[in-house]
Amino acid sequence: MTSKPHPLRQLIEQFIKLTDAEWEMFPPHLTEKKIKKNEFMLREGQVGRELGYVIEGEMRHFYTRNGEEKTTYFYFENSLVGPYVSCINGQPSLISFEAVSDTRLLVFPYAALQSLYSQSHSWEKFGRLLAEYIALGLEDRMVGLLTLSPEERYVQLLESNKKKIIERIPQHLIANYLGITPVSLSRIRQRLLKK
Amino acid sequence: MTSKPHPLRQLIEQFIKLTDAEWEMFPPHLTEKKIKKNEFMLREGQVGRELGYVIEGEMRHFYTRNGEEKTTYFYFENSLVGPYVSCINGQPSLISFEAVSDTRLLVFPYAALQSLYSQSHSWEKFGRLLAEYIALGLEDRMVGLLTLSPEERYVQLLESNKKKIIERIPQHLIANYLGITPVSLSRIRQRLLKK
DNA sequence: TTCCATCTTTAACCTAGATTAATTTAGTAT
DNA sequence: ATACTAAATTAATCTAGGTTAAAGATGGAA
Repeated sequence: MTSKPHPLRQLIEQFIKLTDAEWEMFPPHLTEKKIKKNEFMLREGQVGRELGYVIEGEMRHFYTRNGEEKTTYFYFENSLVGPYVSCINGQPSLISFEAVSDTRLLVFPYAALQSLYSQSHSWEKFGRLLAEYIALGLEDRMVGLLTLSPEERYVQLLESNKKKIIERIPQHLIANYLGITPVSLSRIRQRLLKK
Repeated sequence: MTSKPHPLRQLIEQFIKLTDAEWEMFPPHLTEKKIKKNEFMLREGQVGRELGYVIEGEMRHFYTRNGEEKTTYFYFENSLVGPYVSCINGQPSLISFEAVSDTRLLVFPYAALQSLYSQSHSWEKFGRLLAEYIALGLEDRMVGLLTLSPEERYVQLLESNKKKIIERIPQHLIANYLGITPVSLSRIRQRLLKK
């Protein structure tokens, strides 16, 4: 009777199968960390050194532009979160990572991941597939911004498999995510009700 | 006296150094292909099988949304072009790839690249770095769409290192790229002149 | 319960960009 | 040159979303 695999391992194995030996390279680098509501994993301007796996909670990341926050992503349990871009390019992050509610993470240094990449072709392949996955997601998001009106983006969000966002994120942050103001989103909802 | 390295090898080696043996795995898969102005490398709905390297010319890619084209990228000499997303996920491409003017390419099957990935850790690493590079570019573009007004996006384009787009791409396609109509771009230019 | 802060809605007004259509300019082919 | 097509500008009108401000709703904390 084998014990249940680590949930993070399960997540990684959605990309690539690992031998036990390969997996075992990873856990020594993991540390549990709690972030309270409205606290930050990383603030804009800091260089990203570590990434995290969400055990439970909600997080978001946002840009600041002349004082205004622009949320571009939400994270829920069982997903990877963190200043991926800053880790890759070594530049100060343009993005802040904040807990929307109390959140528990497993964090690991990006350097540890890089070391796995170089030690093992399998891990390197995981790195490629992860980057490709992220690119597909970004592409999708970009196309939405370019080809849909705010109202259409909201409708698409309602109809998508991203129900968690609708259910668990406050409306003004959803508005932010859609690239509009809370006032505007409220009006859009009003308009849609009348149909 | 060594001969000058292949320009495509130079491009790849901006990501990762290859031994001669590793590089030599690649050229057998390369074929030169000419695409005339307004002809397609791939049309929406087809599954992507091959990628290309632009020797000379200009290309663009665009989405179609209720009959309207939305250009999201331009390609010039010495860059990689093609239905990367479709190659990765095996789904019919949502994107069409068209030559803006007569273009010469070196094309190669995506399967050949995948085979290199699995044969060599170095090539796999190249795959990761390429995907990461693409993700960084998409992130950048997405942030621009989310945080800047059309006018600000145009100004940013003027001031960016993407001069080639301004110099070599017709204005109505630039408008498309900025997510606005040609009429609107013309007005924006007018407005900017008066400052 | 009451109080306070946050979130959401509503209303009035403003503006950048969309739309439609007409005009001018530039490019290309014959 | 001429004629034809595509590209760019200009003008008039319309509208979705922004802005500002005020009023309701919601939810905790004491």
